Amino acid sequence: MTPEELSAAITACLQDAVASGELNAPAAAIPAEVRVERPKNRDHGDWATSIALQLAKPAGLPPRAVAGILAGRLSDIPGVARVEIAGPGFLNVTLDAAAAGALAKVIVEAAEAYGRNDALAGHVVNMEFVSANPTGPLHLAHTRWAAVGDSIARVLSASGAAVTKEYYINDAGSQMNNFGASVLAAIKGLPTPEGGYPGGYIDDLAKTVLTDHPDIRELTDEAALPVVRAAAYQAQMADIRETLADFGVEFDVYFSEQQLHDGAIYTAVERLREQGHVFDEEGAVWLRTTDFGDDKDRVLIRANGEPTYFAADAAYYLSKKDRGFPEKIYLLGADHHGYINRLKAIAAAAGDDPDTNIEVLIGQMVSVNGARLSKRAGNIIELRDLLNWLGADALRYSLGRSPANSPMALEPDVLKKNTNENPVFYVQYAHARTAAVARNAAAGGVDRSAFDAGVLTHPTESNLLAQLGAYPSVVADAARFREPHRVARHLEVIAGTYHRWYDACRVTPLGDEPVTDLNRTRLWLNDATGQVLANGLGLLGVSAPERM
RNA sequence: GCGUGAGUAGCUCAGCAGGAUAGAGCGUCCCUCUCCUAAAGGGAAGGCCGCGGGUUCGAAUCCCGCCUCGCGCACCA
Repeated sequence: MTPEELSAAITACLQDAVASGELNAPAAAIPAEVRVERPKNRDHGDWATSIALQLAKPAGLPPRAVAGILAGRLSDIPGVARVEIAGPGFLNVTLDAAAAGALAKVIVEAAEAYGRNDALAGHVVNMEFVSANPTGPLHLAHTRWAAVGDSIARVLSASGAAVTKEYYINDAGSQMNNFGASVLAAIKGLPTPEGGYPGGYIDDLAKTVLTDHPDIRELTDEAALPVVRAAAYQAQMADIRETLADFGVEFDVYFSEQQLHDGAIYTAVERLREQGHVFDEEGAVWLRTTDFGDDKDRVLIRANGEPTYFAADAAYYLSKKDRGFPEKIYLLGADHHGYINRLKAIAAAAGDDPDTNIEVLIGQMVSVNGARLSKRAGNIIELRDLLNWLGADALRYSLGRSPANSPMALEPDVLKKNTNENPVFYVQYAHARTAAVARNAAAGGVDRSAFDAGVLTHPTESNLLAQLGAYPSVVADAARFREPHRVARHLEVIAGTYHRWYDACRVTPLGDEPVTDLNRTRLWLNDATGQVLANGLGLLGVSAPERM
């Protein structure tokens, strides 16, 4: 029995108690779903609910009396061995071993599908993240957004949403000219121009461009700049895409800002004007974002006729809307949190609901060994170097296991360790161990030809089954709250629970002992655990090794 | 000043749609392998959950105020 099934059964008991008139409470007080929790203390049963405490006041009864009304019905649920009323009115449910253990077979048979759910079925989402400027390589901050954004997309998909992963390329504006001019200067052996981009990668791009355009030096600067700019841009984007691919991140759409400048921006401004939120002042065209909670109104078209970056944002938002995405998620860095209100204002001005059609997630910065990284400090670390140094698994896992909106410290030395101290190792090791146990079982003549859930009676087996059973709801919560770190943390719990089970319960019998159905049934549990660990690691974009 | 994120064990951090005795890893101190991965596991010690109010059967969690730290407040991109 899964926690969801138990929850549904308890909900039915509650509805029955209300329908029978035994429990009188206003309909509004009756939850659509009664949540069950795994108690920390084993004396409190396998699953517990505080529903009686919540209903006591609306029902006008002492909590323990409400619990008493429900307890009898709960006892009749098939698979429930015992129901106890504890403390102020908790209902503690103990399952019989066969009902709890059946889950192992369910998981093995569901395989990759275990954990997938339909909590977000029908949601069509545009998930934008990374969107790093194409004027240089990806660095550590982008790395976090890449890891978190991709995992958010994966848990959303696992929960039934239709997700499109999108990268917005800021390839318009003066920065691209500065970028092109920097590469051109490098080609000519000149110093970095004023406002240009320094760095060794510029020299590398110069070499690449020179290889493809050997005659470039013979052109005038005016003629060469557009060629160099375009070629360097292509090379840089290729590098970004390749690096992301090596990081396990693939985008469905790379959206170029430049394409908005052919008219879409002006069309967007006119559409917003028709909605009544645009005005002209001091020669510029403004969006009245203050109507929607922004601090000040924002300029769309400057007095000199040039559109602002914000105007492109507006056109881009409308593009997402026109392309059929009711839900638009933006994952931005902490230095962009001031953009939340104006992005929401765009949504509202476009006639959308800023509470449901747009969602702006803010990710905090990453420090390395306690040091903050910044361009000014000159200690930027590139994603490519991080990959070479630590590997994609350690990077993705460590960046994915913390909530994106809390600052985190990366400790490279720890990530190279093969001990409990390194969480990615801990979880991957547990998976590898399930594989090793399965290999030994095969060699020892243990197979899955029998399954008798009733024999899984050891406390560590009950714990392991409970944690495996909680996995689908963890995935659903991770999707609902856009917090994939919940999956990582739960995998760590499963890994620990598995290691304890492994120490207490053998799958393959010792020496000359015969193979029994207990051994065979435990193999199902072992394989179920490996499956859940692999599924969870997959959501985080981390591999599940068979051996370590 | 305004906005925004953070403050939980010695360290790095979970927990925050309110629940029973506050969690993990590391570090410290004990303990467990002739047999599936000891790359693991068990136990001990270690907490005014930043401070002060409030809400209620119950607050680390929700509300208000304050303190400290990070980040941001362009007709830049």
